[in-house]
Amino acid sequence: MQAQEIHAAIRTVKREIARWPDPVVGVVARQSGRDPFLVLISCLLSLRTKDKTTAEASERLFALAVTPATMQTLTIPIIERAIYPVGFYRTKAKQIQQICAQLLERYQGRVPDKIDELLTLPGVGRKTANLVVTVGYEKPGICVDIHVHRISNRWGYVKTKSPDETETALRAKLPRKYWITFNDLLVPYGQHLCQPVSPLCSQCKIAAYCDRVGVTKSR
DNA sequence: AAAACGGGGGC
DNA sequence: GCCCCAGTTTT
Repeated sequence: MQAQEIHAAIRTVKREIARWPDPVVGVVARQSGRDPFLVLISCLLSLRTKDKTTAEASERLFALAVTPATMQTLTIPIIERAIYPVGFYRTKAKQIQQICAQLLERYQGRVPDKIDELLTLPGVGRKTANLVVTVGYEKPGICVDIHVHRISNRWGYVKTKSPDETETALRAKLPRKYWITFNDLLVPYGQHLCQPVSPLCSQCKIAAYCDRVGVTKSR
């Protein structure tokens, strides 16, 4: 994909994803008025976990508590039962308690809006931190998850080996006006059409610009 | 049986 | 850089 073709590609993806349901974090953000705390927790739950599983777990957990102060009072077994069976549910239950405690202790129960501060919280890496900044606070950031990494490379827009490298490359190349929403666009596209294995290239309206890097079989 | 799931942390 | 975390669904 040529640099100038990114505009048409993004426009097309934006139109196409309207056919599919929002990813969980987007739903949580919309329903809560972009509550950064709920964005943070639902993002944590989503790591290595299918969207549908994350949605059910978030619903159960948020029925019990929606603020750091109240969520901190939940016991580990209660949290584990609520979020099961998301990936690494035991680790995440502990991290949720620790996150709540640290938010109350260090930030008066508020979620930081700076990447560096978010990265000090347990279980929060670059993907989660950038998602909180972009979705929760609508501030400039590039959230690179496995979908953004895979599709950016498949298009040939960047040539990188890891999500962290992809973030660096996109910060240098992707026009700033797309930073905040790039992840929101590519995640549903990756979930429903541009999947890891046998993507639906015959239905893809940007196949003309796509280099199909790493695509061996498609449908 | 293996890959995939919107990674992160400890070493 | 390598390995671990963890259970469910899809191929």
